[in-house]
Amino acid sequence: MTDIFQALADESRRLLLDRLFEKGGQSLNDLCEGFPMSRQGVAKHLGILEKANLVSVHWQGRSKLHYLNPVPLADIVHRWVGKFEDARIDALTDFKDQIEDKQKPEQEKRHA
Amino acid sequence: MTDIFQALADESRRLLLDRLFEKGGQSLNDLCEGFPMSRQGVAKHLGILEKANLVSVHWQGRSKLHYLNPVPLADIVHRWVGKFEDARIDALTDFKDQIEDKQKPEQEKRHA
DNA sequence: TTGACATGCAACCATTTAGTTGCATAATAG
DNA sequence: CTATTATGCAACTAAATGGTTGCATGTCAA
Repeated sequence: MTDIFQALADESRRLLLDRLFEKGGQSLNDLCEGFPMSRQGVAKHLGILEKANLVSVHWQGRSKLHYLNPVPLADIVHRWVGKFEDARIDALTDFKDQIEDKQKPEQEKRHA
Repeated sequence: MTDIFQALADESRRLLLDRLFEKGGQSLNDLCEGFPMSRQGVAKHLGILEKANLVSVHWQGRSKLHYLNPVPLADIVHRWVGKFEDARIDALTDFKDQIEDKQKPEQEKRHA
């Protein structure tokens, strides 16, 4: 379980999150497509994101499918604005439950 | 203007934000107190936080007073959960205006 | 003006980290 | 079983980063 802040510190990893945000369930090779980096480079980044719990995976045969997990992101803000405007931030963390339901499925419903 | 993600990647900087979250308007020397690092080390971190717009400053005589600016934090979440549950996140960004008013004053009102 | 206090700048060093290449392992297709 | 496809592990290199020390600049008090 690596640090979420450190996981987000790299632009390549943020771009990978962008890709998974656009479309969940992509394999390593999918994510390598058009990415200016070797396959192992991407795999390394995905591993870091995984350990930080920002990406969850789902094996399907010999393919490892990746999904964005936005939940821990809310906690970041919570650290420094929590006491500040708690009532409103609580609205933010509300959708934790909804998100957790969408973890493994095909996820395209996100921008249907 | 350095990267906000990179600014948050270091634990020392996060602790400095914690301190400024607890009490705004602290000088460099104030923040050095009890911090396991040289004064210049702290100054370097504060400089990075400043350039990332997470800390704003206010000169008073020969003292530079530091204040936490939590606004950019909301944008982090917005990047990956924005389209997702926009209505609710909007509630989060609502208090931008309120925060911007509190930039220079003594700020203890925060947890009055 | 002198001295003390508060911050700023720059060079330097040790460690971490992003990326590479090469090889190993596991599962599907024929 | 053999090929191919998809991922995993390890060693290595170049660059970025966190922290240090030393000195410079600017402000307040006497």
